[in-house]
Amino acid sequence: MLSHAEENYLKAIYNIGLHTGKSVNTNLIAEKLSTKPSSVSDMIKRLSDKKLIDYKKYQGAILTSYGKKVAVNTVRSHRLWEVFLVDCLNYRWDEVHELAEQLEHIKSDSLVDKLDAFLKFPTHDPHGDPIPDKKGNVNHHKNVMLSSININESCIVVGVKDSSSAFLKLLDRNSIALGSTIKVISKEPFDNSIHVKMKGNKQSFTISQQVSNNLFVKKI
Amino acid sequence: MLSHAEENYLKAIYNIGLHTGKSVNTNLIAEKLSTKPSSVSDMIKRLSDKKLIDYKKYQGAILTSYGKKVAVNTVRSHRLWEVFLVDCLNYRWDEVHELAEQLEHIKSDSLVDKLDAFLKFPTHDPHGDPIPDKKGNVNHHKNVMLSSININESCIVVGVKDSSSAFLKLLDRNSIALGSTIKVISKEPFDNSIHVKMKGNKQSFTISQQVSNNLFVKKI
DNA sequence: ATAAAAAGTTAGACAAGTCTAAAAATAATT
DNA sequence: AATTATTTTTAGACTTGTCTAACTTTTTAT
Ligand SMILES: [Mn+2]
Ligand SMILES: [Mn+2]
Ligand SMILES: [Mn+2]
Ligand SMILES: [Mn+2]
Repeated sequence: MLSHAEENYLKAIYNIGLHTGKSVNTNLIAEKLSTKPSSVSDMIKRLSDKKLIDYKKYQGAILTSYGKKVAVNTVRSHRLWEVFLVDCLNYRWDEVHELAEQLEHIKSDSLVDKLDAFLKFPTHDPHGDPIPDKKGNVNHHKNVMLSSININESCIVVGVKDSSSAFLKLLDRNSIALGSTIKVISKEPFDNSIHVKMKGNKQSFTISQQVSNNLFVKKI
Repeated sequence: MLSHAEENYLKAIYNIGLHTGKSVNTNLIAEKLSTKPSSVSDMIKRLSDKKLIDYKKYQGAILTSYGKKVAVNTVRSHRLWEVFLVDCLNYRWDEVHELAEQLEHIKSDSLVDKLDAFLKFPTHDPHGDPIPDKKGNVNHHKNVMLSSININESCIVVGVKDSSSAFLKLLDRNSIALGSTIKVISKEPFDNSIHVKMKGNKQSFTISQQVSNNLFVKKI
């Protein structure tokens, strides 16, 4: 039975290594978990002893298939709880992350699957992130960001890269939600900001590069 | 912010001291928490330092009003989660205790109240135990046990004293549930077992003293 | 009242997880 | 290739919570 801390480390390694595929830096893990590199070194040794990661000194960490399984299950649990919190308990999408961070660690053979069934097997969490199925299969994002959409093209918002409360509240203020249709009107070369218009809305407005780089979209 | 362990100790002290009102023994706490008396001594000192209990060496522990508040909140959380697990996730009443034991410790200002509202403000958990309200008020059991019911009298099952899986499964096998109406047919002086008949059931059967001492009932 | 039993506490050890400060290895520059 | 700079690891300390073994206090029985 793994501890909260161990699961958090595995999840961090999973999330960092997801798109690179390479071994994961000590410093990156420390940053992601708001801890110190020395703590990460300690933990990495323990995880390696438990065959959850492959690790050679100074060479970073890679999840074993066992470690990956644990990480994906934790992600599944996290995202299902987020759905529960938003859909059932009426939390907003910017409030659920910290709570799910705790709930994901509840230990049970059956809880997550029962929750999944209760929620009618949702495919995505409130931030548009895909929910792994019981077997651990995940349909990852296609990684098309709003910043890559050409002028005069339209797209639908399908996810957020950054799930921080600050970012989500900014989206709320601009009425940008999952499913929103956005048309790119123009681009500003100086700061890479873009001018956009929401479907069903006369007024257009400006979005910074930091924002457009954190919105997953699907071309129409 | 209190730890899981601290909350568990406070809950144990609360539950033990509930009906006696007196200060609570070290050994009793240790037994309740499946730990050693020396560990309890250690923890009791910490809880006393934090003004959660009043404690003098060798004299046992009593909750302060602050400690009681924490304990009642934890009990509230525990019982609401049990309702959720049974009503929403379709767990049986003998499966939920260990899970609620974990869920009760999730830290949030709003979670328990939101859960309460989602569940439509239930008054009792799946074992018939009263759920404290937001302010900490509890309607305790009247403490009438099946063993105290006279011959030829009938009563309704309103709660179980022992929530162990073994006991609850025994009740299931005998079709005894919350709300069941039981008539006492006869009593056996030798072992204090009683002969009972369920309403709507021709056949009568025998119940041991251990069982009748663990069923809260309401006289009809 | 004294001795024995029970209950409760302390001392010392351990594991998990974290930290700071110092040392070692690797990577980047000149 | 040698020197910095960066990254990573170790050493040692600390906290929480637990344990065993030994000791002290309180209670019970003689
Ligand atoms: Mn977490
Ligand atoms: Mn999410
Ligand atoms: Mn608990
Ligand atoms: Mn219960």
